[in-house]
Amino acid sequence: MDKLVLIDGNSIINRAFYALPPLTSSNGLHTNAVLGFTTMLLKVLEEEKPSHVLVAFDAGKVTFRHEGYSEYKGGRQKTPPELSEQFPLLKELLQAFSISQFELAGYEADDIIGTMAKQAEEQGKTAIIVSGDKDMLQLATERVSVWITRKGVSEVERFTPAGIDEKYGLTPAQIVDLKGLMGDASDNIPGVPGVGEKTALKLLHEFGSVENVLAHVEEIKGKLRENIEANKENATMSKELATIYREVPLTYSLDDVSWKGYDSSTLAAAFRKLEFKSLSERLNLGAADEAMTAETEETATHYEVILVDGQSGWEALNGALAEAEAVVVDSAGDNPHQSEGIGLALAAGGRCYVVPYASLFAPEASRLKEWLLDGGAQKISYDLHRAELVLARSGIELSGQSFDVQLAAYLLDPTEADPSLHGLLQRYGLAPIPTDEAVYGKGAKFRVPAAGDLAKHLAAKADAVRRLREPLAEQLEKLGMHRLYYELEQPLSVVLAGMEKQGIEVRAEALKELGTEFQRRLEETTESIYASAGFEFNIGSTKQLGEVLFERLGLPVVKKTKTGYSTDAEVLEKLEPYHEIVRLILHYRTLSKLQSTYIEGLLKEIRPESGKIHTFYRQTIAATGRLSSQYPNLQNIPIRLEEGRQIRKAFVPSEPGWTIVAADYSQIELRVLAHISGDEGLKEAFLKEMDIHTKTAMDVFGVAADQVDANMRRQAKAVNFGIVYGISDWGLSQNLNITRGEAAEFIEQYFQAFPGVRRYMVDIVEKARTDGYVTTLLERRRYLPEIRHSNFNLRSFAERTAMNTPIQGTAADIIKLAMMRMHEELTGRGLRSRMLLQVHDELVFEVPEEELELMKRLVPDTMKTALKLDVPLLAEVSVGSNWYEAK
DNA sequence: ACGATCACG
DNA sequence: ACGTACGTGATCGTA
Repeated sequence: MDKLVLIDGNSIINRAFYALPPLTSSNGLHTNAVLGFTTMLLKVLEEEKPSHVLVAFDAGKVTFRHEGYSEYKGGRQKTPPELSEQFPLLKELLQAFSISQFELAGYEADDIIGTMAKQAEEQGKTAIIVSGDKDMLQLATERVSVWITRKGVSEVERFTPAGIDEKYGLTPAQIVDLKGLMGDASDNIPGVPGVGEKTALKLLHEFGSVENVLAHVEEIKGKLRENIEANKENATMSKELATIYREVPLTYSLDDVSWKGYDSSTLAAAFRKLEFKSLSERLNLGAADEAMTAETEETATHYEVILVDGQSGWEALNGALAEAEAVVVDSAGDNPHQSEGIGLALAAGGRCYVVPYASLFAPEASRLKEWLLDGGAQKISYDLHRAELVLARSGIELSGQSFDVQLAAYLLDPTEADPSLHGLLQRYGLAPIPTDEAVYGKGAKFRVPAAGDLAKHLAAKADAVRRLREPLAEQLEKLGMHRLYYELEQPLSVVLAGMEKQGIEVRAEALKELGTEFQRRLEETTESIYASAGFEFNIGSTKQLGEVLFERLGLPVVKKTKTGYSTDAEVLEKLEPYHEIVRLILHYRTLSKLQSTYIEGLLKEIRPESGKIHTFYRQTIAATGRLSSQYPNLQNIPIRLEEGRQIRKAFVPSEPGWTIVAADYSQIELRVLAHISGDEGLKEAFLKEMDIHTKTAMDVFGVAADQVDANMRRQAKAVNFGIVYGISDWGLSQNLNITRGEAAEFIEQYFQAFPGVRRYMVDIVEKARTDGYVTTLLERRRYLPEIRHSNFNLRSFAERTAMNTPIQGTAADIIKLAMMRMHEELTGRGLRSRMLLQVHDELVFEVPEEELELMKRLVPDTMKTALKLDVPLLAEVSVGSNWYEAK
């Protein structure tokens, strides 16, 4: 759906000029109005994500309005030079935003906007008009809303026809009548003397229009009547002046104002010129700015593509290995444990050498393989982790991983929408390369192109990595993330690849047996459901299920989704008392989830040759710094319910006589919270190793330890969860099935008991608002642009994220440190034990008999001491012949 | 391709 | 008044 944003340029820049304190750049230019304008512009762009944007300006001095009324706008002071000098700056900046700007001799901005809005309306599009002038309200319709600035430009009031009715009791068309009666001092529209907004509204509520007021003037009493009678013509003329002309002969159309976003480097340059540092940071343009500076000095990128397909090619490549600047490996498919290699490219000394994957197995490739294996030869790439796995499956080892532009870019902004090389180049203002999709196609259309085209693309990618390395490395340095990258994330990626290559043995037989049982009960339950309903239907279809429950069986509708009835577990639990079928459906859901995701799903992932499952940990996905796991996800294997937990019995050691050792952090997030908030009560609770939920219950309910019953502890536990998630009374009330007021009461009690936590929550949100980002203990960073958003929902979400991310992210930092330490311990001590899995607060190992006693101490000790906090960390270890038993 | 649902921390 | 708990991935049905 197309959405236009139409901005009244003169109005907004004027507002901004008078609202903001004077501000000059180092060369003496005034910039406050441009800054205010830009703030407003970004607000509307971020909030509305328009497809079309236009800024309209008044043109010159004389408009058609002056023809009839020479005093029009006569009362206005001359534009001060401090403002006029900002118009060219603004226009230049709008160009940098790639936003269209129009003006037309003889017309004002609002006429252009009125005309455009009308066109938009006729074409079924929606529009938002932004102005400081309430006259604009006359343009509001169902499709056209109007934003009017309040308090300068920092806030806006959004008007729809309904909103105008609510506030003024008028239709949009009556706005001109309002102006006709009350006038507008700033435009020197006289109106009727003595009639302000209140009187004008009263008159219009009674008579409806200027004309009708004049026609019924004898019904009005006293001084007011005299004033109106004496100013009949003024009123009529004022109404005309206030009427926006909507038939401006525009020579451009809506298509001419379409907007596809701005180019980061262009905008970065414009901001730099204006010295808008905070805006640049807010949009995270710092890197683009730097990169661009570097790029212009370095001039354009030139390299020669060499497709290695013969003796001379290999010789050239071998000779260039010593000066390699980047190497990339492409493969087909998302799962690196299955995808086929496509080719390898090496950027070195102004050349890019491209080796089709099959050629890696030619005898001539031996020197290249030695180089790949050489830990002393630094590898700079994009997604080294994936490359290592792909190569490993072909028997080619990779060492010397030194810099990964994907991983670096993730640390610089973990929420970046497009982490592809193409996207990174764009973000850092470097010369673009084609997307993988453009070269390979996607989905069923995936094709490896002919050698020449493939070489070109791989070469471009290697060169792109070469160009990205320095700006990214510099930015890591600048943001204080040097150690996080080089000492933790980069080496961790190699450890992860090792764990994935190792894999974990999963007994297919055990899964199949369990699956047979699930299948039997699934069929049984299906029959019962059909019998209970009286007919058959697809239970897995939420659409059909909704119809059955809420239409045919007449159960009450608890909640709706945007596509129909909600039938999730929360809803079904509420419906259980009404009909026996509900319980059966819940049971069916549980079983079918287990069967399809965990029995059939996992069976498909067991490699027949080894009997193992090799997951793929993704290090650049989660915004908080956590890992994620794919193909399959081994971080969500059932545990909470006994029937699902059985699945874990299939996860076994891969060597006879070995044992599974699992260790998990106890309450790591609340311990992190105790540390970063510094709350004395919380710290003391952990120093004394109290049961934290019981302790919370004691403080929230104001009772002694022995008076805390199971229900109080359960509620306190939910409060603790809420605190970690970024508390809201609504969220807590949902979780505990209590009223919002009761939840608010719990939260208040909690904060009184743990005032340091309240201080943390307030401070971190404030800090996020000031800085635009939050950080973890290890300086991992997450930007929260929406924390300044005017939309309540988006802003609230950002605030909760500001509270949660330092907690969850620091916990992620800690277990990553522990993993590095464990890896060092295992290799350093020459142990045979292997680290296999990470599940956010848990590490799973397989351990030979003779190392069992050592590992039972070493793993929890290493985890506990991974990072020193003001409270102790606790890790609990357990042992078993499979993952189920190690609990 | 996307929403709904549900598995985990 | 606003209406969501934080972070993920896999599967299924439907558009």
